[in-house]
Amino acid sequence: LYGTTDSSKSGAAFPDDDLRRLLQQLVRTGGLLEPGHQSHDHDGLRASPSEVFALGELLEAGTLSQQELGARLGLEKSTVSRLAAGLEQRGWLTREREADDRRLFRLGLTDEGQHVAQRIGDHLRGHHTQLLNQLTPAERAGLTLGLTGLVRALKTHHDRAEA
Amino acid sequence: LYGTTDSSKSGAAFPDDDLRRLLQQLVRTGGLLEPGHQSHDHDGLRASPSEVFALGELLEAGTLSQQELGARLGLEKSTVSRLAAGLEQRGWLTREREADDRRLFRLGLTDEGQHVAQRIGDHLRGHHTQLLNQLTPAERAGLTLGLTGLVRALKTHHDRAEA
DNA sequence: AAAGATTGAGTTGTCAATCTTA
DNA sequence: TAAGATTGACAACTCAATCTTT
Repeated sequence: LYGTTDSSKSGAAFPDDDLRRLLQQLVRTGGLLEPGHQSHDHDGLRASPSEVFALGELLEAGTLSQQELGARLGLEKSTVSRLAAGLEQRGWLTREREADDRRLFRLGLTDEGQHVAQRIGDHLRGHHTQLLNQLTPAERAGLTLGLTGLVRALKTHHDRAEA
Repeated sequence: LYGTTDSSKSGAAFPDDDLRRLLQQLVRTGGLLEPGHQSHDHDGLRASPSEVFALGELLEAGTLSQQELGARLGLEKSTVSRLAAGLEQRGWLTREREADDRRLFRLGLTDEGQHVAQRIGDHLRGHHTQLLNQLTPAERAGLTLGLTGLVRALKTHHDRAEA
Protein backbone atom coordinates (compact mmCIF):
# COMPACT_ATOMS: atom_id res chain seq x y z
CA LEU A 1 0.00 0.00 0.00
CA TYR A 2 1.38 3.31 -1.00
CA GLY A 3 4.56 1.38 -1.43
CA THR A 4 5.92 0.75 -4.85
CA THR A 5 4.24 3.49 -6.80
CA ASP A 6 5.93 6.74 -7.44
CA SER A 7 8.49 6.91 -4.72
CA SER A 8 10.05 9.71 -6.71
CA LYS A 9 7.40 12.22 -5.83
CA SER A 10 8.06 12.22 -2.11
CA GLY A 11 11.71 12.76 -2.81
CA ALA A 12 13.10 11.40 0.41
CA ALA A 13 13.24 7.68 -0.40
CA PHE A 14 11.68 5.64 2.38
CA PRO A 15 14.02 2.80 3.18
CA ASP A 16 11.64 0.97 5.49
CA ASP A 17 9.04 0.22 2.95
CA ASP A 18 9.09 -3.45 3.78
CA LEU A 19 8.35 -2.84 7.39
CA ARG A 20 5.45 -0.55 6.59
CA ARG A 21 3.96 -3.12 4.29
CA LEU A 22 4.21 -5.73 6.98
CA LEU A 23 2.46 -3.56 9.50
CA GLN A 24 -0.36 -2.96 7.11
CA GLN A 25 -0.73 -6.63 6.40
CA LEU A 26 -0.78 -7.29 10.08
CA VAL A 27 -3.43 -4.76 10.83
CA ARG A 28 -5.57 -6.02 8.00
CA THR A 29 -5.33 -9.72 8.57
CA GLY A 30 -6.01 -8.64 12.08
CA GLY A 31 -6.07 -12.19 13.34
CA LEU A 32 -4.29 -11.34 16.54
CA LEU A 33 -7.43 -11.60 18.50
CA GLU A 34 -9.16 -14.05 16.21
CA PRO A 35 -10.21 -11.55 13.67
CA GLY A 36 -13.18 -10.70 11.59
CA HIS A 37 -15.46 -12.10 14.20
CA GLN A 38 -16.81 -9.28 16.19
CA SER A 39 -17.91 -11.70 18.78
CA HIS A 40 -16.30 -14.80 19.89
CA ASP A 41 -17.21 -18.18 21.34
CA HIS A 42 -15.28 -20.15 23.87
CA ASP A 43 -16.82 -23.27 25.32
CA GLY A 44 -20.26 -21.97 24.51
CA LEU A 45 -19.62 -18.59 26.09
CA ARG A 46 -20.11 -15.56 23.93
CA ALA A 47 -18.11 -12.39 24.44
CA SER A 48 -16.83 -9.58 22.29
CA PRO A 49 -13.07 -8.99 22.12
CA SER A 50 -13.35 -6.00 24.42
CA GLU A 51 -15.37 -8.01 26.87
CA VAL A 52 -12.71 -10.67 26.80
CA PHE A 53 -10.05 -8.08 27.54
CA ALA A 54 -12.16 -6.54 30.27
CA LEU A 55 -12.59 -9.87 32.03
CA GLY A 56 -8.85 -10.39 31.79
CA GLU A 57 -8.04 -7.02 33.28
CA LEU A 58 -10.42 -7.54 36.15
CA LEU A 59 -9.09 -11.01 36.83
CA GLU A 60 -5.64 -9.52 37.02
CA ALA A 61 -6.50 -6.39 38.98
CA GLY A 62 -9.22 -7.59 41.31
CA THR A 63 -11.36 -4.46 41.19
CA LEU A 64 -11.25 -1.37 39.02
CA SER A 65 -13.26 1.78 38.47
CA GLN A 66 -14.77 2.24 35.05
CA GLN A 67 -12.26 4.93 34.30
CA GLU A 68 -9.38 2.67 35.22
CA LEU A 69 -10.77 -0.14 33.14
CA GLY A 70 -11.22 2.23 30.24
CA ALA A 71 -7.62 3.37 30.50
CA ARG A 72 -6.35 -0.20 30.46
CA LEU A 73 -8.52 -1.13 27.52
CA GLY A 74 -7.99 2.06 25.59
CA LEU A 75 -11.71 2.68 25.41
CA GLU A 76 -13.94 5.70 25.99
CA LYS A 77 -15.72 5.95 29.28
CA SER A 78 -19.03 5.77 27.46
CA THR A 79 -18.04 2.51 25.84
CA VAL A 80 -16.94 1.13 29.17
CA SER A 81 -20.22 2.15 30.70
CA ARG A 82 -22.22 0.04 28.26
CA LEU A 83 -19.67 -2.73 28.33
CA ALA A 84 -19.89 -2.98 32.10
CA ALA A 85 -23.67 -2.86 32.01
CA GLY A 86 -23.69 -5.80 29.62
CA LEU A 87 -21.33 -7.90 31.68
CA GLU A 88 -23.29 -7.09 34.81
CA GLN A 89 -26.48 -8.23 33.17
CA ARG A 90 -24.87 -11.54 32.31
CA GLY A 91 -23.96 -11.94 35.95
CA TRP A 92 -20.21 -11.85 35.37
CA LEU A 93 -19.50 -8.54 36.99
CA THR A 94 -20.64 -6.49 39.99
CA ARG A 95 -20.91 -2.72 40.09
CA GLU A 96 -20.94 -1.16 43.53
CA ARG A 97 -20.80 2.52 44.30
CA GLU A 98 -17.68 3.38 46.25
CA ALA A 99 -18.44 4.37 49.85
CA ASP A 100 -15.77 7.07 50.06
CA ASP A 101 -16.60 8.69 46.76
CA ARG A 102 -19.95 7.84 45.40
CA ARG A 103 -19.14 9.06 41.92
CA LEU A 104 -17.12 5.90 41.30
CA PHE A 105 -18.25 2.43 40.51
CA ARG A 106 -16.07 -0.32 41.81
CA LEU A 107 -16.13 -3.16 39.29
CA GLY A 108 -15.37 -6.72 40.28
CA LEU A 109 -15.92 -10.20 38.91
CA THR A 110 -18.56 -12.52 40.30
CA ASP A 111 -17.59 -16.11 40.95
CA GLU A 112 -19.02 -17.07 37.61
CA GLY A 113 -17.23 -14.14 36.03
CA GLN A 114 -13.93 -15.38 37.38
CA HIS A 115 -14.66 -18.80 36.01
CA VAL A 116 -15.45 -17.42 32.59
CA ALA A 117 -12.39 -15.16 32.60
CA GLN A 118 -10.25 -18.13 33.50
CA ARG A 119 -11.65 -20.34 30.73
CA ILE A 120 -11.43 -17.69 28.07
CA GLY A 121 -7.96 -16.74 29.22
CA ASP A 122 -6.79 -20.32 28.85
CA HIS A 123 -8.34 -20.50 25.42
CA LEU A 124 -6.66 -17.29 24.28
CA ARG A 125 -3.33 -18.29 25.74
CA GLY A 126 -3.53 -21.53 23.83
CA HIS A 127 -4.39 -19.80 20.61
CA HIS A 128 -1.53 -17.34 20.93
CA THR A 129 0.94 -19.97 21.93
CA GLN A 130 -0.01 -22.02 18.93
CA LEU A 131 0.55 -19.05 16.67
CA LEU A 132 3.88 -18.18 18.22
CA ASN A 133 5.06 -21.74 18.02
CA GLN A 134 4.93 -21.45 14.26
CA LEU A 135 7.67 -18.84 14.44
CA THR A 136 11.37 -19.60 14.60
CA PRO A 137 13.16 -18.62 17.79
CA ALA A 138 14.91 -15.82 15.90
CA GLU A 139 11.58 -14.50 14.67
CA ARG A 140 10.13 -14.54 18.17
CA ALA A 141 13.14 -12.74 19.59
CA GLY A 142 13.04 -10.18 16.80
CA LEU A 143 9.34 -9.64 17.26
CA THR A 144 9.76 -9.02 20.96
CA LEU A 145 12.58 -6.57 20.43
CA GLY A 146 10.87 -4.78 17.58
CA LEU A 147 7.45 -4.52 19.17
CA THR A 148 8.95 -3.19 22.36
CA GLY A 149 10.43 -0.37 20.39
CA LEU A 150 7.28 0.20 18.39
CA VAL A 151 5.09 0.39 21.47
CA ARG A 152 7.51 2.89 22.93
CA ALA A 153 7.40 5.00 19.77
CA LEU A 154 3.62 4.90 19.62
CA LYS A 155 3.39 5.83 23.24
CA THR A 156 5.55 8.93 22.93
CA HIS A 157 3.67 9.90 19.78
CA HIS A 158 0.39 9.50 21.60
CA ASP A 159 1.53 11.35 24.70
CA ARG A 160 2.78 14.23 22.61
CA ALA A 161 -0.58 14.52 20.94
CA GLU A 162 -2.32 14.74 24.31
CA ALA A 163 -0.26 17.62 25.64
CA LEU B 1 -3.64 -9.47 30.16
CA TYR B 2 -4.15 -12.96 31.25
CA GLY B 3 -0.48 -12.89 31.89
CA THR B 4 0.81 -13.01 35.41
CA THR B 5 -2.14 -14.51 37.17
CA ASP B 6 -2.36 -18.18 37.86
CA SER B 7 -0.07 -19.65 35.29
CA SER B 8 -0.26 -22.82 37.33
CA LYS B 9 -3.74 -23.69 36.23
CA SER B 10 -2.95 -24.09 32.56
CA GLY B 11 -0.12 -26.37 33.45
CA ALA B 12 1.96 -25.89 30.34
CA ALA B 13 3.91 -22.76 31.27
CA PHE B 14 3.73 -20.21 28.50
CA PRO B 15 7.21 -18.94 27.88
CA ASP B 16 6.21 -16.23 25.46
CA ASP B 17 4.12 -14.23 27.83
CA ASP B 18 6.07 -11.08 27.07
CA LEU B 19 5.37 -11.28 23.40
CA ARG B 20 1.68 -11.79 23.95
CA ARG B 21 1.54 -8.79 26.23
CA LEU B 22 3.28 -6.70 23.59
CA LEU B 23 0.84 -7.70 20.91
CA GLN B 24 -2.04 -6.75 23.10
CA GLN B 25 -0.54 -3.39 23.84
CA LEU B 26 0.01 -2.83 20.18
CA VAL B 27 -3.51 -3.67 19.22
CA ARG B 28 -4.89 -1.47 21.94
CA THR B 29 -2.76 1.58 21.46
CA GLY B 30 -3.61 0.98 17.87
CA GLY B 31 -1.79 4.03 16.66
CA LEU B 32 -0.44 2.42 13.54
CA LEU B 33 -2.92 4.27 11.44
CA GLU B 34 -3.18 7.32 13.67
CA PRO B 35 -5.42 5.83 16.20
CA GLY B 36 -8.44 6.68 18.23
CA HIS B 37 -9.61 8.92 15.47
CA GLN B 38 -12.10 7.07 13.46
CA SER B 39 -11.75 9.57 10.76
CA HIS B 40 -8.76 11.34 9.64
CA ASP B 41 -7.75 14.66 8.14
CA HIS B 42 -4.96 15.32 5.68
CA ASP B 43 -4.63 18.72 4.18
CA GLY B 44 -8.28 19.38 4.76
CA LEU B 45 -9.39 16.08 3.24
CA ARG B 46 -11.48 13.81 5.39
CA ALA B 47 -11.31 10.04 4.99
CA SER B 48 -11.78 7.04 7.23
CA PRO B 49 -8.87 4.60 7.64
CA SER B 50 -10.54 2.12 5.31
CA GLU B 51 -11.09 4.81 2.73
CA VAL B 52 -7.43 5.72 2.96
CA PHE B 53 -6.44 2.11 2.40
CA ALA B 54 -8.91 1.80 -0.45
CA LEU B 55 -7.45 4.80 -2.24
CA GLY B 56 -4.00 3.36 -1.77
CA GLU B 57 -4.96 0.00 -3.20
CA LEU B 58 -6.56 1.58 -6.21
CA LEU B 59 -3.61 3.82 -6.81
CA GLU B 60 -1.40 0.77 -6.77
CA ALA B 61 -3.64 -1.52 -8.77
CA GLY B 62 -5.24 0.83 -11.27
CA THR B 63 -8.68 -0.76 -11.29
CA LEU B 64 -10.30 -3.40 -9.11
CA SER B 65 -13.66 -5.05 -8.70
CA GLN B 66 -15.38 -4.52 -5.39
CA GLN B 67 -14.65 -8.11 -4.47
CA GLU B 68 -10.98 -7.69 -5.20
CA LEU B 69 -10.83 -4.50 -3.21
CA GLY B 70 -12.61 -6.19 -0.35
CA ALA B 71 -10.13 -9.04 -0.38
CA ARG B 72 -7.19 -6.66 -0.25
CA LEU B 73 -8.74 -4.64 2.54
CA GLY B 74 -10.04 -7.58 4.50
CA LEU B 75 -13.56 -6.18 4.43
CA GLU B 76 -16.99 -7.65 3.72
CA LYS B 77 -18.46 -7.06 0.29
CA SER B 78 -21.29 -5.13 1.91
CA THR B 79 -18.84 -2.79 3.58
CA VAL B 80 -17.00 -2.28 0.32
CA SER B 81 -20.25 -1.53 -1.43
CA ARG B 82 -21.02 1.37 0.89
CA LEU B 83 -17.40 2.45 1.00
CA ALA B 84 -17.23 2.66 -2.79
CA ALA B 85 -20.53 4.49 -2.94
CA GLY B 86 -19.18 7.11 -0.55
CA LEU B 87 -15.95 7.62 -2.46
CA GLU B 88 -17.87 7.83 -5.72
CA GLN B 89 -20.12 10.49 -4.27
CA ARG B 90 -17.09 12.53 -3.30
CA GLY B 91 -15.91 12.29 -6.86
CA TRP B 92 -12.76 10.33 -6.07
CA LEU B 93 -13.77 7.06 -7.64
CA THR B 94 -15.62 5.79 -10.71
CA ARG B 95 -17.80 2.70 -10.83
CA GLU B 96 -18.43 1.27 -14.26
CA ARG B 97 -20.17 -1.97 -15.03
CA GLU B 98 -17.85 -4.35 -16.80
CA ALA B 99 -18.82 -4.90 -20.43
CA ASP B 100 -17.93 -8.61 -20.48
CA ASP B 101 -19.68 -9.44 -17.25
CA ARG B 102 -22.15 -6.91 -16.09
CA ARG B 103 -22.29 -8.30 -12.57
CA LEU B 104 -18.97 -6.64 -11.80
CA PHE B 105 -18.15 -3.07 -11.06
CA ARG B 106 -14.79 -1.89 -12.23
CA LEU B 107 -13.52 0.65 -9.69
CA GLY B 108 -10.97 3.26 -10.64
CA LEU B 109 -9.75 6.58 -9.33
CA THR B 110 -10.73 9.86 -10.90
CA ASP B 111 -8.01 12.43 -11.48
CA GLU B 112 -8.95 14.09 -8.25
CA GLY B 113 -9.00 10.71 -6.52
CA GLN B 114 -5.46 10.05 -7.68
CA HIS B 115 -4.41 13.40 -6.36
CA VAL B 116 -5.99 12.73 -2.99
CA ALA B 117 -4.53 9.24 -2.81
CA GLN B 118 -1.12 10.65 -3.56
CA ARG B 119 -1.34 13.34 -0.89
CA ILE B 120 -2.66 11.03 1.78
CA GLY B 121 -0.11 8.42 0.84
CA ASP B 122 2.70 10.89 1.31
CA HIS B 123 1.28 11.95 4.63
CA LEU B 124 1.00 8.36 5.84
CA ARG B 125 4.47 7.50 4.63
CA GLY B 126 5.82 10.44 6.54
CA HIS B 127 4.01 9.45 9.67
CA HIS B 128 5.24 5.88 9.51
CA THR B 129 8.76 6.89 8.70
CA GLN B 130 8.77 9.22 11.65
CA LEU B 131 7.59 6.42 13.91
CA LEU B 132 10.11 3.94 12.61
CA ASN B 133 12.91 6.44 12.93
CA GLN B 134 12.39 6.34 16.66
CA LEU B 135 13.45 2.69 16.64
CA THR B 136 17.00 1.48 16.80
CA PRO B 137 18.30 -0.34 13.73
CA ALA B 138 18.23 -3.58 15.69
CA GLU B 139 14.62 -3.01 16.63
CA ARG B 140 13.68 -2.32 13.04
CA ALA B 141 15.45 -5.42 11.82
CA GLY B 142 13.85 -7.51 14.53
CA LEU B 143 10.44 -6.13 13.76
CA THR B 144 10.79 -6.97 10.09
CA LEU B 145 11.92 -10.48 10.80
CA GLY B 146 9.34 -11.10 13.47
CA LEU B 147 6.39 -9.63 11.61
CA THR B 148 7.24 -11.61 8.52
CA GLY B 149 6.93 -14.75 10.56
CA LEU B 150 3.79 -13.59 12.28
CA VAL B 151 2.03 -12.70 9.06
CA ARG B 152 2.95 -16.13 7.74
CA ALA B 153 1.56 -17.81 10.84
CA LEU B 154 -1.65 -15.79 10.74
CA LYS B 155 -2.07 -16.57 7.08
CA THR B 156 -1.84 -20.31 7.50
CA HIS B 157 -4.15 -20.12 10.48
CA HIS B 158 -6.62 -18.12 8.47
CA ASP B 159 -6.40 -20.33 5.41
CA ARG B 160 -6.95 -23.41 7.51
CA ALA B 161 -10.11 -21.90 8.94
CA GLU B 162 -11.46 -21.23 5.47
CA ALA B 163 -11.08 -24.75 4.17
C1' DA C 1 -27.65 -22.65 -9.32
C1' DA C 2 -23.66 -19.42 -8.53
C1' DA C 3 -21.30 -14.98 -8.35
C1' DG C 4 -21.21 -9.93 -7.70
C1' DA C 5 -23.38 -6.33 -5.52
C1' DT C 6 -27.01 -4.24 -2.42
C1' DT C 7 -30.00 -3.67 1.56
C1' DG C 8 -31.59 -4.21 6.42
C1' DA C 9 -30.69 -5.30 11.15
C1' DG C 10 -27.61 -5.53 14.93
C1' DT C 11 -22.81 -4.64 17.36
C1' DT C 12 -18.99 -2.01 18.88
C1' DG C 13 -16.94 1.95 18.86
C1' DT C 14 -16.50 7.55 19.04
C1' DC C 15 -17.85 12.28 20.33
C1' DA C 16 -20.58 15.72 22.58
C1' DA C 17 -24.01 16.89 25.93
C1' DT C 18 -25.95 15.86 30.39
C1' DC C 19 -26.66 14.15 35.17
C1' DT C 20 -24.78 13.47 39.74
C1' DT C 21 -21.65 13.70 43.46
C1' DA C 22 -17.46 16.09 45.52
C1' DT D 1 -16.04 23.73 38.92
C1' DA D 2 -14.59 19.47 37.89
C1' DA D 3 -14.70 14.30 37.92
C1' DG D 4 -17.16 9.94 37.11
C1' DA D 5 -20.71 7.93 34.74
C1' DT D 6 -24.69 8.00 31.42
C1' DT D 7 -27.26 9.07 27.27
C1' DG D 8 -28.11 10.25 22.36
C1' DA D 9 -26.53 10.72 17.73
C1' DC D 10 -23.57 8.94 14.37
C1' DA D 11 -19.74 5.96 11.97
C1' DA D 12 -17.90 1.64 10.39
C1' DC D 13 -18.15 -2.84 10.73
C1' DT D 14 -20.50 -7.91 10.21
C1' DC D 15 -24.02 -11.18 9.07
C1' DA D 16 -27.99 -12.74 6.64
C1' DA D 17 -31.33 -12.04 3.13
C1' DT D 18 -32.18 -10.30 -1.47
C1' DC D 19 -31.65 -8.60 -6.32
C1' DT D 20 -29.38 -9.10 -10.79
C1' DT D 21 -26.70 -11.08 -14.10
C1' DT D 22 -24.29 -15.47 -15.81
